[in-house]
Amino acid sequence: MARAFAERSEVVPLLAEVFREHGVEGASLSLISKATGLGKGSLYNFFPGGKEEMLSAVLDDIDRWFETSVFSPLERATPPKDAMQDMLRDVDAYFRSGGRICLVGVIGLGAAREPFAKRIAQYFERWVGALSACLQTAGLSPTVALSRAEEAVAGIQGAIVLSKALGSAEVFRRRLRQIEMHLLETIV
Amino acid sequence: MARAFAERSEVVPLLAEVFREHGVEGASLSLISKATGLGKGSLYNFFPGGKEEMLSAVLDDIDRWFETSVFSPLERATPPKDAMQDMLRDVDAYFRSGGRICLVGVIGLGAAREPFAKRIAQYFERWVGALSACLQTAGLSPTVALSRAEEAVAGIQGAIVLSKALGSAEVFRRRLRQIEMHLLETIV
DNA sequence: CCAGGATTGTACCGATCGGTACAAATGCAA
DNA sequence: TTGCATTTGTACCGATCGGTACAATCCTGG
Repeated sequence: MARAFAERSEVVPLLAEVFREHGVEGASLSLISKATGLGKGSLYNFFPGGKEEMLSAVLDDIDRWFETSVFSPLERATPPKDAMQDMLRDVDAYFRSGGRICLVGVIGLGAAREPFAKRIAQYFERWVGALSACLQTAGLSPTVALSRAEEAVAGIQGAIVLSKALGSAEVFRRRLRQIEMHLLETIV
Repeated sequence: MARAFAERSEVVPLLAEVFREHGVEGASLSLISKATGLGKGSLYNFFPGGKEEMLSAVLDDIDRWFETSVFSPLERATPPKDAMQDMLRDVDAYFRSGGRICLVGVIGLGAAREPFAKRIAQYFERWVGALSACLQTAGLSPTVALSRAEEAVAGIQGAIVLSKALGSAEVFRRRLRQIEMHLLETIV
């Protein structure tokens, strides 16, 4: 069996960046080809399903990262305060203080949502659920915990929109600090 | 002079809906033509600058609506509590409880941002500024007022993202109620 | 070293993109 | 009614879209 010059898995992050920078519709195959250094032949060899399969692979990759780096630690909640602070630190790094957009969020806003609607919903449900579980571990009631978790996740998404629109990383960090305060103010 | 069958101004809201539903890149001229009932000839007669001028006209329309219905009443602030509650009611109606996206926000997230970056920034600066002024009228310090205003506007944008992704208008309304509480809790 | 399958670049496909040209249709002033 | 500028539908433009075909190339098992 022949060996691939580039593993499929090491192409996916490059794809993700193209989708982020040019949008799902705007990421043409020629752009993708240029960004990855792979010809159409290779791309369709790795992803026979074309652009949709590429995007699907990117979403898989994102899911995996959030699962291990964000959701799972939140549920472990050891201790809740540290888990939530770690989450916000990782989120700040991941979204480059607002310089990087949330691909899942923008796909959810767009018209190309339908094939991925279920997974997009699950991503946010998972995030809200994990954070809510962490808050419950910290002693909050299920109702209050859910509300706080929703508030925080929506706040992060809004911080991305606002900081991107204003071109200000400072806005993003300021919002994240606020969210941290709100999350921590009633626990421990 | 000949009269137009449709005034340019009455086409703009239809354009806005096409851009919202299909995205800026996805709104092809054929879709626009179908949605407005106007042929290419008429469209380029109304908007000689093509798609970019259409989008610019849509942004003008949005600006005008927010200026008169949201920003200006907030600055009037009579009284602050009512002004903010009115804003949230109008915002809920305008965004159809999350069923409608914020075109300015999504353009700001996308790659087609550049020609409109300045106006997008101004839109959010104006919103945050007006709300901040209202909060100051209510007695908050400039620093706190600005922080609260940013929090609320980001919260609204995040509520759109989250509710759209989850397909839940209830999430949007719940978030809006929370934002209302936060805005009002320390005044009067 | 060689056979044979995996991988690759490239040419090409029909469709559609945004935009232009222009002649027919239209509506108003005189 | 007639003259004329405006408005409109339609045909067409080159470019690019996502995707396919396929021959050349590469790599590895034997």
